[in-house]
Amino acid sequence: MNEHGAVHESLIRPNVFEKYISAGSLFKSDREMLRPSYLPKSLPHREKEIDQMAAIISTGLRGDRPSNVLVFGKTGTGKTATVKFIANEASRAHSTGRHMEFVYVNCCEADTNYSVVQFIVNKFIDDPEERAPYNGWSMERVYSLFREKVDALKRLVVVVLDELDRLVYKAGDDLLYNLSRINDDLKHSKLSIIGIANDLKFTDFLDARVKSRLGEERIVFSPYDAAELRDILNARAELVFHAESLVPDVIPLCSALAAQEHGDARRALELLRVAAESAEREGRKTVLSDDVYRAKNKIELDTVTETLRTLPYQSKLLVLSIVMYAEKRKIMTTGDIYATYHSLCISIGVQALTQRRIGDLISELDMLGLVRARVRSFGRGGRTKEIELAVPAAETRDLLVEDELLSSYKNTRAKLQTTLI
DNA sequence: AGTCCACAGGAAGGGCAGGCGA
DNA sequence: TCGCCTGCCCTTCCTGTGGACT
Repeated sequence: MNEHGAVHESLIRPNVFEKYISAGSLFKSDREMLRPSYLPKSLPHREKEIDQMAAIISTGLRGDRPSNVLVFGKTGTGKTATVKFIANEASRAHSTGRHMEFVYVNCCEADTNYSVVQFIVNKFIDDPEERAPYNGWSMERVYSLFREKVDALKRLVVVVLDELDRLVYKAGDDLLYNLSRINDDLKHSKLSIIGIANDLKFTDFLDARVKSRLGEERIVFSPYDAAELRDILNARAELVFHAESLVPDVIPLCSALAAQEHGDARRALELLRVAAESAEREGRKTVLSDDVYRAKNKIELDTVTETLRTLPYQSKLLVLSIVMYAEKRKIMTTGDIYATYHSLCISIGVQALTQRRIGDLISELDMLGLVRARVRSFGRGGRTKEIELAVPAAETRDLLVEDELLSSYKNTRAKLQTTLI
């Protein structure tokens, strides 16, 4: 289209973004401040933990190696934010002339021993040609480069391993063993580890030597209560919203809903952000309590959608079987589900897995929160798992039927309805 | 106390894919 | 490129289990 054409069209048809731009915004500054990635200037109700960690890390500013630290706490209790806050503070504390290098690794993104070491070592290498590749090198070669580069820094290096429990469950404790004894090979640098974990019990999976070296200091973050969450939200809302943008109920409601889960500040901030974005889309300049309830439903549905989307094919079929059975009876057993699953597989021409394997998949669905399963004995009726769908049946079925892998199910559904028990 | 049911779940091993190193 | 190694997914086989029933 030529320039005149564009001008002409703009006169007769309003731009699709017009109503959103002209409505103004209930945000007074960047909404990114409501995301978990934003690090605030202060962390309310974490003064004690900050102080504990500062006391440990301050050893490094005096030129000694600080003890390794294990940080425990559930999601959204401020563990990562506190460690990053300490790292920032340490980089500002130049008075002693000592410098520390903090390297942060999320073990969900780098989830093998090799990828963690490769990620850390590449942080210290500017030349892309010199960097360790994603694969192809032996562990020994990448460790050797790691030792060389860390030693060349001639300073204290603090490696922060976030979601460490996941790495240990997936790849064992080899990485921790090697990192914890690396100081024996360093002449000019020192290395300390801060491990962040959700699960207190993951240290049971560690070798005794690793356990004692790594857990020299432990800090446990307790969940926030509703009043503490309210303070956190108030502090953040002051930065982000105009004074009149939130009705008085909104922050207490977000805090109460997040406190009901497990005192998750991340969830509280997400509720507030999604509620505000929903109000904004409707062209309102005030966020109401209803927006928070809608945000809660949306977040829950998004979580289920994402979990279902990433399931393997056979697990999707299994969830579909559970949904189908749940339409008839709310509580079911492994045997009930297996019969339904088996019929479904025959109908759509898929090789069915064995009942043994399906038992394991049901346990996995339980861990993902899609079903609730508990072992029960019915005397002569036998011992089995009693299973209940933990997500809305209709929405889950719709999400699964939209899946292209399960599209053939659409054609056979009517037939199945008549063949199932 | 012994029997029975319907599984749970551990152990061992097969098949396959992908990474590693010569 | 090719053989070896490792991890993952799955099956087969097996023993164990809790509680109603006899």
